[in-house]
Amino acid sequence: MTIKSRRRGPLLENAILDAAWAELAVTGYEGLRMDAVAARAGTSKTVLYRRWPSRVELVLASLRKNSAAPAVAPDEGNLRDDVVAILTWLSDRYQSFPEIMRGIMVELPDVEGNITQSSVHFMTIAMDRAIVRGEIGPAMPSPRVWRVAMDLARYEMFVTRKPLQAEAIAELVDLIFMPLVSS
Amino acid sequence: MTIKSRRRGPLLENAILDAAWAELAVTGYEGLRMDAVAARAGTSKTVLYRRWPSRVELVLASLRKNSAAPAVAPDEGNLRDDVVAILTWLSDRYQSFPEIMRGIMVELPDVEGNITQSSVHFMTIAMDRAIVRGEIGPAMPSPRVWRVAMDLARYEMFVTRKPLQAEAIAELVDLIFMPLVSS
DNA sequence: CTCAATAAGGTACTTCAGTATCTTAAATTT
DNA sequence: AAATTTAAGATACTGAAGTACCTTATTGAG
Repeated sequence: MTIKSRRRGPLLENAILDAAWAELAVTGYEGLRMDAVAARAGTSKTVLYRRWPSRVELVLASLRKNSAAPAVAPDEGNLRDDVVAILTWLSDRYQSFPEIMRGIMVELPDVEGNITQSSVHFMTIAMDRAIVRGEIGPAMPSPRVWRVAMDLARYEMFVTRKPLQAEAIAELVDLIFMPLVSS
Repeated sequence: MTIKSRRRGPLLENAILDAAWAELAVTGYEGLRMDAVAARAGTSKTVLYRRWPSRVELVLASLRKNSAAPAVAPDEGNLRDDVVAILTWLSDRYQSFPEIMRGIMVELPDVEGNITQSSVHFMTIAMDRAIVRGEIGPAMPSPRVWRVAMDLARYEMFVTRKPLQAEAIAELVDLIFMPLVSS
């Protein structure tokens, strides 16, 4: 009783991405097996590798499909709380898929282009707003300065393999980020 | 003409660590094959795994044997230059074995215990000296603050997969570290 | 010196990412 | 509607980490 129908194109692609997502929920990133994804999607590994060159790329595609970044930057009315909100979002996102994010950071050549985009975008918006409000001086500080909280947050999550606690976020913002941008 | 002699204990162990070091020089971390190390050491994989539970542990042991941290903390006479020296050392060390350090960061559960020790040690010495000199206030700042330059340096090397340029080090120190500890 | 305990060396195995190759269904072209 | 092109699906393979298990050289205790 072989079913002879063959899905193609986006239909098949979506089925695979959903299968990967379901597998991720069960096994996490480390435990994800390409064979298992193929089996769940009712296809074979060959088909996966025709679309994505590696496991991490497939996982990333699945993540993109299933967990989009929020459309708008947080707007709490002041820079400090905007940055807390950005880091909290970052950490929550990481909380949901800590292994996935770690795997992507590790295996993808271009972390900057694949992982940091949204938070960089949100940070620049928050900084612009703060400048307009007059909260900080009129000149945009060096990227190293305005990225500092994000980068430290990501480093800490990477090393500890855990999401950030609220106190950690508060310390990053109040002991490091705010003093630097306010000076 | 089989040689029947069997090395044991430290003699064998050193031979393996040296073989691993030689392989690393040829292949880098990613390319290092356990079989190749075993072959070069004139033994077999089983013996390696009896001593080290994984490739990364063997590599780390080899790194420890072959590339010790400097015995004394840099002492440039002022905090700024001490921190530049520490970061420069960190980056040079990374320059020699970028892949190795990355592999260790990725695969070892305890980065803090295995990678950051020396630089943490040097940083606390530099901070203590600065306090004694009166360069900064008498209270030791939060670890998050005095670790900031090191952590950012390591994050940047991890993401870019390259050692830090001198300007990057200067920026980390002059735009971030010094303003925070001097305030 | 003999014998038991330890650990070295060898071989074969398992697992999984990624590749190669072939067959055939489905879409496309004429 | 037949021919051609595209890509899905199946199966088998390669390469490497790590494991299992067995044989035997070396150590060292009596």
